[in-house]
Amino acid sequence: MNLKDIAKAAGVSTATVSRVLSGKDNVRADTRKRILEVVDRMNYRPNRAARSLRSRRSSFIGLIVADIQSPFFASLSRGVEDIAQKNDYSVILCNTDENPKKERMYLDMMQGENAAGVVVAPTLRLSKTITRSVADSCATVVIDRRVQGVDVDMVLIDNVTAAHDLTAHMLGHGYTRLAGLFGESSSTGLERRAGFEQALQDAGMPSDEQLVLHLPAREDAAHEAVSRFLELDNPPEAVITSNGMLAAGAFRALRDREISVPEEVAFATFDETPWTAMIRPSVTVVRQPAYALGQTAAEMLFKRIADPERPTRQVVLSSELVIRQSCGNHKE
Amino acid sequence: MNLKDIAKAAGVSTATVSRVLSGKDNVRADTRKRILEVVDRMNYRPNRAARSLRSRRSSFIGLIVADIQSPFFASLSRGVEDIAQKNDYSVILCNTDENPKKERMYLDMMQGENAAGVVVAPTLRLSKTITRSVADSCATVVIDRRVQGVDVDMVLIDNVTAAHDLTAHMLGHGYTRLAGLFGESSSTGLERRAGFEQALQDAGMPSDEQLVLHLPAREDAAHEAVSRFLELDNPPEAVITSNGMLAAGAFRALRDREISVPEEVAFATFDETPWTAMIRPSVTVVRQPAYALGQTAAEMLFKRIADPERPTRQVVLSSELVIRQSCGNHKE
DNA sequence: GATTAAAATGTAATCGTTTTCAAAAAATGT
DNA sequence: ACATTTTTTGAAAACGATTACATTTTAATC
Repeated sequence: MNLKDIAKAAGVSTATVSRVLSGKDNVRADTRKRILEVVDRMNYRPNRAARSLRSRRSSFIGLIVADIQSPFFASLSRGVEDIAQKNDYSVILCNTDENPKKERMYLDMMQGENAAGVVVAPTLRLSKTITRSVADSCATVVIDRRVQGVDVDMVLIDNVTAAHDLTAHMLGHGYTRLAGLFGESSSTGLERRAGFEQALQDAGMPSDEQLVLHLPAREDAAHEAVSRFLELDNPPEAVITSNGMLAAGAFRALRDREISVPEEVAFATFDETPWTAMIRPSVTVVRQPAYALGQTAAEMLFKRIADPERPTRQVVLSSELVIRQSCGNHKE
Repeated sequence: MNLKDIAKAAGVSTATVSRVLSGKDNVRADTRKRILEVVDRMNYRPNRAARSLRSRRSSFIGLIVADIQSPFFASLSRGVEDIAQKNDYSVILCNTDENPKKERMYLDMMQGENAAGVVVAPTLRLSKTITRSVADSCATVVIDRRVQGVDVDMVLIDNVTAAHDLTAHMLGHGYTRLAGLFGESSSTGLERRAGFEQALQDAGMPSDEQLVLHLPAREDAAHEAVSRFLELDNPPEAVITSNGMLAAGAFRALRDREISVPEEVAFATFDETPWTAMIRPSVTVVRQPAYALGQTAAEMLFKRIADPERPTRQVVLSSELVIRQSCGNHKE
């Protein structure tokens, strides 16, 4: 069943039916009603492929993230999906596993398959060239992670400040020897590190190169790193991690050695995950507005789709420092 | 740039280029090579909309789950996505929030937009009629949850047995008064309840109606229910929950009242989540093969797409009882 | 009521592929 | 070398919507 059938049944031309169905132009109220009745009665659904072929715009957007299994990206993706659904778009989910090749492949695919737009949390290695090329051929919003030197819509949190505040809070508790574990494949890792260093510097505290590491976002990497820290002659008094994966590994390492937190080693991390509030001691975190990040990105994307010429903008959402037990403040 | 351009550049007809690009028919090796060179040189990518319009098959599949934020569905979806990617398909992610209306809307959409297939974890309310109609018009695999009386591919775990074994394990520790919290909107909740009851019956144990509830899969629902249990004159000696959401609420309720687990009340649940192994006491769980479930479903889907006539089958994957501290066994 | 402007509708071309059918070329058999 | 089969290619018709343009209908104005 197609447009023609509907047109025939309603006694009008395909053009009119099309106009009604895509909510365009002016159609007389009674013909519109008549057509809608027929459409409803025959339970007709337009063929998206045909529609997208002729109109040169599709009704899906791509969402490219490292791994949907990370709670952060899961919430973010819900934000994107909910807004997309409101706008009658579908979202295609792509997991890159931080692998630039996969990322590039997916980006190519979105371009090739005429996605209406892409929301992407890029790896560090994503070059401006490819970003430019993608952004030129389909609406693009960069989310969570920054991409340098390209004029493109972005929605981010202020990682430097958040890391600075978290670190300063730690220092406020009197810890002086801080270890920091940061992601290696994202701009967020870099920025959080910068905030960390900045806070130490502000406090006139030296940073020990040995205790500051950039790691792949995997539990085992953090577990191993913290285990090694604990074997040092002068182990750190506090550990900060830059994302939920590293946090899990780090926390396990502390527990495996039966280190009491925060008494022997204090702990805090970026990312609220299901266990940070559940565990004892509860873990101080920088809670990121993951869902809102996704919503905002999707909203911006649809604005850009509607008007490709609008000036690009960068939106920075604020994150929240949630102080719990693991950094020494027992108020909860 | 389109097929015609490529054809012209290669000095052949569009038909031949099409044949090469869709890997069909016989094309002489040297013309194929020549065409591929041109395609590569001009960096051409076929238009999927046109392709899908003409050939009446698309290159995406739908994945319909309750909520991607649940770790179970997140893993499952990774399984689906990884297999889809291997087969050059994209996956469209749909969250129903257990809302039958949304579910139906998405199912309709997949049908209407000519998805090549759908993997769906249906709500209880999903009728056979709609399932039948969807399965007739696009390849369908039902996952995790059963849908009654319809001849369709399914991949499941044996919920009855798993719940039976978990419950029996509890009983083996000497607890006699067991509470059970089950999901209300899925067949899994029903089946797990059945296994629970069965185990009690096998042990000649009465089941207290008051302690067996079907709840929406939300933390607060379980929190409230367990809080009420604890106010009873004869509170349960053990609590079992049917999914990760309920588990979180139940566990919090126990902790809020400073109930010691497992001494005062033992605890166990379906679903391995990030905190079950992290927390102390660690939580005994039925670990479901979520990723494998997704993989298997996707593989079955592609087989069905390839051959719509093949007999339907039901695959049951086994789950694993992971015994930890929360049910009284301190071996870990 | 005639004239004109505006709104509603229709006709037919078009989007970029795949696919059918027929023709040409190559391979095979005698 | 010719007839026959098989393989490779091309021309042109789909697929099902949108849309530019032409036409008809309605409304507005005098």
